[in-house]
Amino acid sequence: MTIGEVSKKLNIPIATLRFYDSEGLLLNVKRDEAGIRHFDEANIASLRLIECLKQSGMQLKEIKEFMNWCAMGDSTLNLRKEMFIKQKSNIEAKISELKRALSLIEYKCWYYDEALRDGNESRVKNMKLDEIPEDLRAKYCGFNS
Amino acid sequence: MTIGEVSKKLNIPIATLRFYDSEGLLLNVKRDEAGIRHFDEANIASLRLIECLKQSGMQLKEIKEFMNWCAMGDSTLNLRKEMFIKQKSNIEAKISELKRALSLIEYKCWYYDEALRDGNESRVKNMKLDEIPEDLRAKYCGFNS
DNA sequence: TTAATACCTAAAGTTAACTTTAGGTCAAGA
DNA sequence: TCTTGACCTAAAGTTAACTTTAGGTATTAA
Repeated sequence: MTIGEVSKKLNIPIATLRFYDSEGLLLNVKRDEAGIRHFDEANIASLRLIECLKQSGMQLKEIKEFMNWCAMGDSTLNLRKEMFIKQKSNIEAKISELKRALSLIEYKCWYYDEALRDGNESRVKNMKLDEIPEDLRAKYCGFNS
Repeated sequence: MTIGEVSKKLNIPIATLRFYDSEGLLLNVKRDEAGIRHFDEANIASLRLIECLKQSGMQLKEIKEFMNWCAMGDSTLNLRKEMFIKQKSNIEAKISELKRALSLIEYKCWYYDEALRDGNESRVKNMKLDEIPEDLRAKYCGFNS
């Protein structure tokens, strides 16, 4: 596949694909006599993995390091395993942070529902903690509005 | 509270607090005759909210816009509500992306467990889809290693 | 009295991950 | 033949969210 085809298939800008290649994230991208890149299935699989790891919050330099470890063979199996174990707990931590944030935002949604029902903020703004519905109380962060 | 006290209490660098103030994220931070900032409880609550919104992926300029809406009173209630509704679905989307990534990473952890047990990658690398344990199969992305 | 501390500003520097620009090759269609 | 479109490189530019630096004031401890 040419770079344009890969770009369309994976929905990644051409310039980004070239950038990843130049940064060493893609190993073994073949070139023809004219210097034009030809991506194979392994390259596509790498790109899918890169997208996923980036998604999960890994930096490109770590992903590159991982790709190099892959190229080095069995001697780096442990390093790779440790990387994924660490990344697993990174993601788990992120998910729980997001859940905490979500909970605050759900409180805010309720707050503005009430305010709009009243036509103004004053009642809900001055509400005491024990007037807030029980399931939202924990989500309150001290900031009114 | 002085800037140093707030920095310690919330674990935010002093320079970052000044930066937020200068960017207009903190409304009504009082100054004494010497020009020194004095943060009150409302400022602290703003900072907690800012941390949480940032966490959830909002940009500082959006947070600033929200703070300005708050200062404008009841006429902006709807804008604020819409912002939170949108942000709620942003977070939900992020959480499911992360769960998808987590699932791939769990497959990788299993993959390297197997490889390390064998001492090399070859068996697990050449495994066919139906040889992968059922609960991990969906997590496979096509990239070996 | 001097030296350390905590505060201040304005402005320049940093980092990651792209994105854009400028200039060039090469093959195919009108 | 000419121009359009897909590819190439090297290098400069962009954006967000800080962080660092340089230079200055004001209070307090020795």
